Amino acid sequence: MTSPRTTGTAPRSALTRARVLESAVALADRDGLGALTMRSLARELGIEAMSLYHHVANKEDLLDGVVDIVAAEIQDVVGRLEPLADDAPQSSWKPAMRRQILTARSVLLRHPWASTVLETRKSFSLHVVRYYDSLIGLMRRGGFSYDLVHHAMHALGSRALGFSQELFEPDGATAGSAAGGGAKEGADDAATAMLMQMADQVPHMVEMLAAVSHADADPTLGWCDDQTEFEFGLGIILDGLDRLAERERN
Amino acid sequence: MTSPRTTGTAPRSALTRARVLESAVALADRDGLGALTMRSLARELGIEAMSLYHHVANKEDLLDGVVDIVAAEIQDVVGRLEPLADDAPQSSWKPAMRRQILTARSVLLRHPWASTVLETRKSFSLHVVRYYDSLIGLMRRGGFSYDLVHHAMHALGSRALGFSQELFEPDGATAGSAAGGGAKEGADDAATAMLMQMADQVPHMVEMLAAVSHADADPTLGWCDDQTEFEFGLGIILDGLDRLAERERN
DNA sequence: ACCTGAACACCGTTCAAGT
DNA sequence: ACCTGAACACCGTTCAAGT
Repeated sequence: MTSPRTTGTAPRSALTRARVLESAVALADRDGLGALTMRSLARELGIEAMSLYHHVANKEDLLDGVVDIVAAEIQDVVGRLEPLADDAPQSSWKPAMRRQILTARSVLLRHPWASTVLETRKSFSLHVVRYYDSLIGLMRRGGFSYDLVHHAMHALGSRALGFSQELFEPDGATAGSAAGGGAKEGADDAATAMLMQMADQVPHMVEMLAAVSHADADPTLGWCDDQTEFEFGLGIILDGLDRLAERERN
Repeated sequence: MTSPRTTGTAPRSALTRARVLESAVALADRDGLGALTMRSLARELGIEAMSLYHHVANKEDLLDGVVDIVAAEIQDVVGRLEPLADDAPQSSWKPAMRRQILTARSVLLRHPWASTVLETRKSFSLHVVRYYDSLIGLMRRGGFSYDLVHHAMHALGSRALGFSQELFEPDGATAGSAAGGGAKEGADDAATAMLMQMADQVPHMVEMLAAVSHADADPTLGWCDDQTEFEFGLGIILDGLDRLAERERN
């Protein structure tokens, strides 16, 4: 729409929707999702809060746009992966899919707030759908029926995008709450202590905790390696789907 | 702490933490999570908003208490299931776990807002942990090492409690937003139409949509049976875990 | 000990007014 | 067309005051 008008010098850094959204991503990256308000975003851009409404309809629209940017980043990185060879065997759907999902995950790890926003969207981003489409394509290459593909997408759920909700927050993803600040440190220790205190009520849990936090001196809740656990869960689902696809073929 | 004081008639319906929390659950059930504010809850109880702070520390504490109530309900229902017989074979861990998780799910379906609140807790409910403990116990009965149990809990993630985040909201879980009201109806149709419009960009997606929404006349996005999909995904994970446990035994 | 009312520091957003 | 300032209707929460 920007017709070649006779502008002298371009109005230095005119506010655009793209600039607003990029700034919002940067702000969330830096200060966390809680810090992303219309007012703070405006301050970041050196304008008044109300000016934002000329580029986004409202905050929901802002968040829609912000996930779209992250999804575009995912698509970009995934697009750089070398595609499956034309003569690749059907079985290669699995490593290809694993690689693609872990690549998407690597992007989301750079935007820790994004998964929360993704979960709460009710409209969907074009880039997200295109990413899904590529996953579907991979499974088709693997010989999946569309019915199985459909089930598979549901079974993967958020894992398709590279995240899974943790049972207990590892603490630290949420930065920025400058207010209290004292409630966080030692939260893990407190949690462990709490579990120990009610050892009789959750005996298996306590035993598991002791068994898994191997010989290390500190039996904290920090023994979970997120990446390892994610890949474990993903592996189980991909293996299960592979078996079902094989059954379909015969 | 309520010592047997010489009270004439008990101060009719004194406000207690329990009554506050129960009222909060009822309010969220009726009007949705967005409607649960300190002010609206107070109005519901016929008191002033500030009076709530004598029974809960703040809103976070209120939400902690509210999930605890739901978790207690889960534990209650699960506790009524008949336990595994002493001589049950190791393999029976799987149907037992499936039954327990689906039972938990049935409770969460009665409190559609609860999963959102559960996800955002950073402290954990005693009742949730006790529920997890029983799952761990079942897997131990199945011969799992604690290491495998630990991986399993991560692999299940929120599925252990009976929910999984949907890729696209089925619309309708979020009641109460009395404001606009016009954005919802036809959202599915709009979504489908949007997908159709960009059919060239997401060809597999569109084909899947056409293939899965069988001969039925309306190719809407409403073809997903949440319960079926949940059980499918759960089945894949349980099967995968079973196989790994078997491998451990040999 | 429990409850209250006014007030504070935030939100997202509407609206009439500026250029 | 784009940006602004004041204002509105909400939040959660603090505080001093009531009984």
